[in-house]
Amino acid sequence: MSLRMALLGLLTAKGAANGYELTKAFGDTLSHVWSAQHSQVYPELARMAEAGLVTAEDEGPRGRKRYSVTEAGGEELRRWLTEVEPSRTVRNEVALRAFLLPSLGATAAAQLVREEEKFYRQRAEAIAQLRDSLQAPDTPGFGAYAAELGVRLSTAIADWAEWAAGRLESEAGDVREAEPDDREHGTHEA
Amino acid sequence: MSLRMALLGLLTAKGAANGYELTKAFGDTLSHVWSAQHSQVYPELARMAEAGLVTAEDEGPRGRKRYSVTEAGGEELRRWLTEVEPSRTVRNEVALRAFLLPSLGATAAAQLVREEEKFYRQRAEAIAQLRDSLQAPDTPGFGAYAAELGVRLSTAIADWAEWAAGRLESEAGDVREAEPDDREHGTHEA
DNA sequence: CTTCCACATGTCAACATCGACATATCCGTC
DNA sequence: GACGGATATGTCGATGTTGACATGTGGAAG
Repeated sequence: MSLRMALLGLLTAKGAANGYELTKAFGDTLSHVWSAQHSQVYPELARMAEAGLVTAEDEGPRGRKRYSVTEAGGEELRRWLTEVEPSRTVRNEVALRAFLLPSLGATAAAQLVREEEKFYRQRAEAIAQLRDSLQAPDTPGFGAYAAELGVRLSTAIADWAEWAAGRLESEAGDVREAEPDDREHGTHEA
Repeated sequence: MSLRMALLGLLTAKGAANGYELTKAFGDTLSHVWSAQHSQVYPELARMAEAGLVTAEDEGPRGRKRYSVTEAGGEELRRWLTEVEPSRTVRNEVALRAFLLPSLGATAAAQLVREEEKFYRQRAEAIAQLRDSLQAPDTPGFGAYAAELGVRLSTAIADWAEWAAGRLESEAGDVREAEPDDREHGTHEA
């Protein structure tokens, strides 16, 4: 249902759009919230039209179809938000990799989380910029709350990575001090 | 591949386990990292055994199978961590609902995020407790880094929800003060 | 000694998602 | 006017995930 709701939300925010524009939104503004390919978007829009949640208006010139939310679609969206219990199942590859870190030596693990830190520091900045650009008086708040959440989540991951890297690096150092033999040749240091 | 790697990690941490125990881990300790049902775990373990990443040791008494990681399995896990680019595709229902918030009136939206705040405040506390219990000197760090990340992420969501609720509540107040007529009975237009 | 629950493993149909394949048009550049 | 890139829509097979169905055992409580 989530993809369907994302599409209803996008169409509500934009007023009307075609599948191509909606797919681009999943690559741009919505990329830190939900992702979908065009191969998922087009069939879903067709199903939604059949269910009466959106209206399809063929117009071209390029065989283009313009979709708009119907009243039933708006109601469905509000019903989902207020009445359907959110799915809390977590499937987070960053967290999974965090769990698996001890499989690696401290040095290699530290290097990995340093890269994570860099990535999420950049992502936080990018979303912050998006959030600030959303202050423009167009769609009333659409995306602003999600962007704020995105900034906070990305920053939290970056901070965690910084903390973890520090811990792992000092662990690597301790090992080297405590056991000054030559068996650390296998994994190079950061 | 993520499920496979999660299983390899769990088996590395535990030394050896059967499918039932591994499934339970996805419901308990790993639930804030990755989730999976037994209907996914059993076939995957069979495929992993066939691929030589784990060894299956039938022993019963209840037709029970004990799995252990092979050397090839350990190598595969380290290879995945260090050489395979992490998938950064985000599919976050909390964030999606955040994006959709403006579809609702400020009052209803504020109520929703207050519930989110409560939920994630509790989750943060639960994971913090798990993290502290992991300080025991058993498995060397397995789970501790992931738990720390879980605490930070849950806290970040709760903080965001508190901030959003405050904003939405003041917005609801402003509307009532600024427009003392009765047209806020329905759902106002987006 | 029966009944119930936790243990334990599996299959299957339905749905979600991905990446590749397929097609065609509009438009600006060379 | 040929060519390429962005626009635009679709299908399809493979894989990931869920929830329901199916089956049987060991042990503890009554």
